[in-house]
Amino acid sequence: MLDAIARLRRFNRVVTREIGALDTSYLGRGRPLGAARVLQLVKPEGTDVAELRRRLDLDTGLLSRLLRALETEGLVHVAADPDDRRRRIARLTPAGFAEWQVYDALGHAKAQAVFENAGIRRDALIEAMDMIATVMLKEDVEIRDADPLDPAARACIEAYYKLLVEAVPECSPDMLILPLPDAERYRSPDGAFLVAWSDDLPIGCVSLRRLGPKLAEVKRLWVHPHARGQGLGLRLMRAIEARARDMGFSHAKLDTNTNLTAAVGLYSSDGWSDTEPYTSPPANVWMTKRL
Amino acid sequence: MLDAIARLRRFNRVVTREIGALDTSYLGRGRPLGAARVLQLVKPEGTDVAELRRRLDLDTGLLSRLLRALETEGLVHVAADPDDRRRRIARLTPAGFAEWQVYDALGHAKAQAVFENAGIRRDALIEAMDMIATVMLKEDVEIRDADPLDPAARACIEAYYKLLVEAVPECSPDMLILPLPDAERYRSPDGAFLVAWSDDLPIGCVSLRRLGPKLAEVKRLWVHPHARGQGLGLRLMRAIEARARDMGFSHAKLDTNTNLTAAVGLYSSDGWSDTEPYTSPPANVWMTKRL
DNA sequence: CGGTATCGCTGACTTTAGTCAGCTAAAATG
DNA sequence: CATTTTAGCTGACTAAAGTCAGCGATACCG
Repeated sequence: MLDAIARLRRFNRVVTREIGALDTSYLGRGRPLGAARVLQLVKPEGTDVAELRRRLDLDTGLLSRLLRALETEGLVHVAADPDDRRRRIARLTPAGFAEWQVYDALGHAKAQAVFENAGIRRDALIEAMDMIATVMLKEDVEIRDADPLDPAARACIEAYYKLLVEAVPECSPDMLILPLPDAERYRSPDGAFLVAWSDDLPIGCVSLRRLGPKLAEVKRLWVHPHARGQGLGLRLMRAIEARARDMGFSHAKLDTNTNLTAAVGLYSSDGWSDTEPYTSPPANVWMTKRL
Repeated sequence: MLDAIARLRRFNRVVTREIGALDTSYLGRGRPLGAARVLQLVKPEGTDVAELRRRLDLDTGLLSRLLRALETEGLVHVAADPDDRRRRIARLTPAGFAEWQVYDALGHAKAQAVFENAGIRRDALIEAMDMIATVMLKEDVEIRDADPLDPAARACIEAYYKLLVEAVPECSPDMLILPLPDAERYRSPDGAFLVAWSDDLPIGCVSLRRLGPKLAEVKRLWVHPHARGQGLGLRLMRAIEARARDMGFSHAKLDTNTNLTAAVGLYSSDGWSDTEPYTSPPANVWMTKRL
């Protein structure tokens, strides 16, 4: 009916209004929106001012003033970063933390109301929101190290195996049980585990482990469905290869399966070439690359 | 990984920022955002001031001033509604229409940029946006009369037949051809066609036609997948039954199919009872109700 | 017809947001 | 060590948004 552009605009209109309502609901605490937003973004363990500025996209003067206002309210305390005394870190006071919790509860209630509106389509709604946020944050994806037993890493691995079981008929659903006895192999100094973050949501991973003195193996490349087709797989591969190089490896191997066409395509277009089998089914493609 | 609430907040954060950027892009036309938003919402054929206020959620004083500013710029002309001279209607002047088109083009370009970010997932993105907007607008769904040949009505009917073909094995895809020779039967005084609107998007329909002097038939109840499970089907049925009553019908009939479980459930829980067959397959359930 | 409600306008005002130049202190650079 | 860069603060300002009481015109209702 409506064309794509009209539908996007409808979305914008509605969400602006809805979020406006959410924003103004933060009023009623006797504090302007700007200050409330800052307060909410200060983490209990402290957040540096530059990050607040970046995330809220505020002028230095404006943020400074907002912080001063919160400080005179006794809600935050701003002090120099001991590592670099030009930088300053904002921390919540106990009173600030209490107020932060109030905002948190308000936001929680608002969110709950949205979900109630969604009724039985709640999960679909959340998926849709994830997708939109992921697309809009496309430029801001960050790849960071993670411990292989970290919850985010576990979530990625779980999603990876789920995908594998779905896409590769030879994989049995038993693989979905995840005690991960080999986590140690993906930790420094013999391995690495990288997670791609879109804001606070993990949307991809890749890992590395030692096969020999100079030989590494890349494993578990996974990209969240919402983030596919946007080059994230390549970015992850580049990152893990660079890491392997830095760790002193000269070559890397990987195994995969022909059913994972996107992955196979990615590898072969990025300098990986076929090599002799070194693992057993369900793997049926083996590749190697000089780093 | 993240819980539902955290994911909704991520969505809010991202969309606020993104939409903020979209808003400020409307600057650079030498006009504050408020005025620009008003200008964009004035339809070429005229929009009454109350509706502008409602849609932008503005104070009467504020909107009045914005309109006056636009008026002194020569972009709009506000005049009394001839039907109720307390109300006022804002209309675009030719210059205003030109400016409106500029904003339209700006928004168009912005939207295009968002779609480009989505890459191959463009359609999924639009669907997701529709869904979110529909859920958020749940309370504001309006049911209005439509002509059965109106594009919105056609789109609903088309979606309805598509659903039918998917859900009912006995339906052949031939049904998707839609010359609708019987449009006349769904027009006053012998019938009616109602469409449910979520903002500008049609998300449901139901229609009525005459079977006898006192007997009507309800046909083509359809609810957009994004709006299901939220009572819209019931609202549509209530509306069409009320309409039938107003038109002087005393009873109504309908036919449906057991595969459409939600529909059958809705009817039987809302006072419809089984009756003898009066149409042929693929219908296999027939119901009636005293109005 | 008179009383009352509704609609939108105006004036006077406050609050919030945003901008910018100039400043200080600390770190980085060479 | 002098110079440059970076981080953030402050003061002075403007623009925009929002609030509220009161007004005039019109419609509605008995």
